[in-house]
Amino acid sequence: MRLDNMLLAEGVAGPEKGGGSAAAAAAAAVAGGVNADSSTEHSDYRAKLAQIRQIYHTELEKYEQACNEFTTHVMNLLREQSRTRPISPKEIERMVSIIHRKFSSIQMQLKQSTCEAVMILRSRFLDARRKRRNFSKQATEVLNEYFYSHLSNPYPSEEAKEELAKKCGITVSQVSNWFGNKRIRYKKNIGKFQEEANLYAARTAVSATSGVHHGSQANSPNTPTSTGSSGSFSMPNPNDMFLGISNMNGDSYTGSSVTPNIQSQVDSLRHVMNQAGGYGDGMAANQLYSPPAMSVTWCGSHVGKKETLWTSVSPKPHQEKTETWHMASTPQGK
DNA sequence: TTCGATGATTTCTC
DNA sequence: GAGAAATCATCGAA
Repeated sequence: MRLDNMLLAEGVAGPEKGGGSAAAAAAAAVAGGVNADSSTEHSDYRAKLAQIRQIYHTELEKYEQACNEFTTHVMNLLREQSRTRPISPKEIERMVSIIHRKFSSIQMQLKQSTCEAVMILRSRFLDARRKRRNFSKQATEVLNEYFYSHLSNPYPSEEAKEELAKKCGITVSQVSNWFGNKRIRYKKNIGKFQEEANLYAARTAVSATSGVHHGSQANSPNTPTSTGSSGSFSMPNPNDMFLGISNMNGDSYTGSSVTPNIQSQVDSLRHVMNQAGGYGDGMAANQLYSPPAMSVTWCGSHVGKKETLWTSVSPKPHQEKTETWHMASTPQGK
């Protein structure tokens, strides 16, 4: 019964022969995709499903025919036997029911293998992992730009995710996936990402020092704690930039007063300066910018160590970014 | 064909 | 429910 229901739901069994369009529509709904090539894939899926359906019906007909033929044959035999010995109608009925039972069990096997075939087909065509497509270069640029400009807290808010999704032409969950993967992979192999980080850091630093609202700002949605409508790299006040740079010396920085915008700039500039070989004679590269409130150790110093970046203090990191999110050099917790 | 990169899923923790 | 970590499965360059 369950097999019947399943085959019916998949569009294999039922009155609509050679169709399976309902199943394909369901498949489309399951996939939830908006890809341009999804229709091609679904037509492929439909074709395969129709093939399975056709085979199923052909086999079913064959079994029914064989069942009828065999029943007739047995009945004839019994009739012949009735000449030599008395055969009650009950006995004939019993024989027929035995034959039908046998054939129905064969049919059951057919249904089962058809279900399996449909399942395999579904997983082959509908498993998102199998349909993976790399994001466009531009989308990756946008995401990377956001990531590296928010390196101290790469946790975009829902709004930021939506904005990024819109810009990249992907879904919010894809943005979440991307950031999840990026955080893990960055943390695992900072050295490998160094060059990429430098690239984006330099780019954002240049756009920040130019002091105008363009370029990366346009591509960087606000951080959750950003104030105002400006982007991550906007500088409403040129003094902000000065604040950011002067704080690099570690003189007058107060963690609580830094805004996310400045934080982004600091991230970028710190990176560039680090790359340039340090910021003072007595300072190691990784000590470039380590105000107490930030407890930052820069990427290079993490290479090869089991340390946790973006140590979580609060369950909702982006909500209290300036207070609770550090690139801390605490031992790996998990 | 191989292999690193990468998007998606699963499992677990908080 | 969000995120970390592990893993899977595919892509794409060499």
